Amino acid sequence: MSEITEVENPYRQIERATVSDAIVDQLRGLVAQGVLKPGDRLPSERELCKRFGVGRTSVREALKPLITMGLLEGRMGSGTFVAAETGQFQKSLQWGLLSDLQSRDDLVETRHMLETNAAYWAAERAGEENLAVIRVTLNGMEENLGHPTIFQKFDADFHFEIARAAQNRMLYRLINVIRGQIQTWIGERLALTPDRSEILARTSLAQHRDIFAAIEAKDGPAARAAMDRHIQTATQDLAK
Amino acid sequence: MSEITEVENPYRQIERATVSDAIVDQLRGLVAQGVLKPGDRLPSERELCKRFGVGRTSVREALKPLITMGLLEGRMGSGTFVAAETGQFQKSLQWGLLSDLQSRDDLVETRHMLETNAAYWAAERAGEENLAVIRVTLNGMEENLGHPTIFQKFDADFHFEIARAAQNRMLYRLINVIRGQIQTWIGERLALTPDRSEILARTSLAQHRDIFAAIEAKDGPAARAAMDRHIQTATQDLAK
DNA sequence: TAGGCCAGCTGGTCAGACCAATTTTAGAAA
DNA sequence: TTTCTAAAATTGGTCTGACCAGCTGGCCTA
Repeated sequence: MSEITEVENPYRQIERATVSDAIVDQLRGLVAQGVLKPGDRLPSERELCKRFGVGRTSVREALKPLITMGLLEGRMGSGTFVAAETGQFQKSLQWGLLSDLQSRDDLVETRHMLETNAAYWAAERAGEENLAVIRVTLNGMEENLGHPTIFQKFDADFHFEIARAAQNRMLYRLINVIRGQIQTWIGERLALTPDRSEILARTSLAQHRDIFAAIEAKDGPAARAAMDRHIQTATQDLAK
Repeated sequence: MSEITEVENPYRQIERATVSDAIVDQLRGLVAQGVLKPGDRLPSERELCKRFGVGRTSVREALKPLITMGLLEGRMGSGTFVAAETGQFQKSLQWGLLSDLQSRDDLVETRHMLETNAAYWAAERAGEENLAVIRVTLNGMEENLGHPTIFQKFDADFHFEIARAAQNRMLYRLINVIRGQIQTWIGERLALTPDRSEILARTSLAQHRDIFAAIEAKDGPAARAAMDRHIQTATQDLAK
């Protein structure tokens, strides 16, 4: 039966049949290579038609998916632009992970996994510059214990910076998208119980300090444990 | 400064400015609700034009992103179909996670995180039917120690079934897409060192048995540890 | 009955026109 | 000269109608 191993499919995938897909690949490549940078304006559709030597339909059908995916951004009357880097993956990940989300538990659980691991790796790899930025977010939280909206902003930044310090782009993107979703819930929650917010903020700040201390000490397991406690607390507050 | 908290944006997001986006939402909803099931054929583009009361351009610009995203599948001359469920998220996740992947380490590391957690949760939640399916994949591996391609198939299924048993759809999808990528590397690897494959397979099988034993015993930490060892071994084999 | 051929579907592409938002420009007013 | 405004040019969004290229199914021959 070892013939089966020989059946290494000799049939190569049919190459790009459609014009628009070819354009998609080309544009995607230009953005990936950095020829087109975030904020850059693409040539107008009519111009692209001439350059690619195709009809406007094909150009537009290539741009459309890239826009939907969040890689580009179309502004009527003004042009098509390369989206900011953070937004480039956000949308496609939202599509894949959140579009038909049925269970909040899945999301909370996944978040727990992502953030505890991020804390662990951040402790292992954070450089001085990472620590400095995280410190800033801690100060920001401390100075805004009474201002839920601002506090929450620094809170979010704290977690983002830890994710960045973990030096894993994939992990960073995943945390980005999932936290974006959770953020909206937090917003609703805060609006409901504004009186308790300062108490929650104090607890939260203390836990953030624990996490940071562990990261600063380059103690991965401790950082993971501290983040674990924090997420559990936060989840419970959110659920109540 | 507490006014800032009052600045709860009173501006609602502008409703769908573009026609095609509205159609995208509608079609996405129909698929999500199950009105359109995988494999179903959509009405022809001309027909959709009449039903939505819009031009064909708009219909096509709505279908295009959904096709690129993997939710639909266009077959020239035959029609547009709803894609198989597993493929629906695969593509959009690939876009978001793998499209500009620069470092294999990121992927290997993320995989490690996902699979160890999947093993843990599988141990906590796997039902009898989950265990039965996993058992089948173990037998499949045992019977095909000398047939790398088939062995690898059962190997992959083993991990997929554990991911399924973890009962977290988000985790399942992530493992799906990342493993899909890694699978290609494994394929290249096997082609290079066919002689050692049976030795590797025996080691692999033993480790899989450990993992399964822990899951069967509903011992989460043990399952995580066993998966940890397995992934580390597999990663090293792959790296050499 | 078996095989092949053709008409009529389908999606893919093109061209040209018009709309609506935006930017640019040119002219009028200060 | 400067400033403000209104028209013109530019850009993405939509519509129409036409044609091409695959696919399907049924009819028709051998």
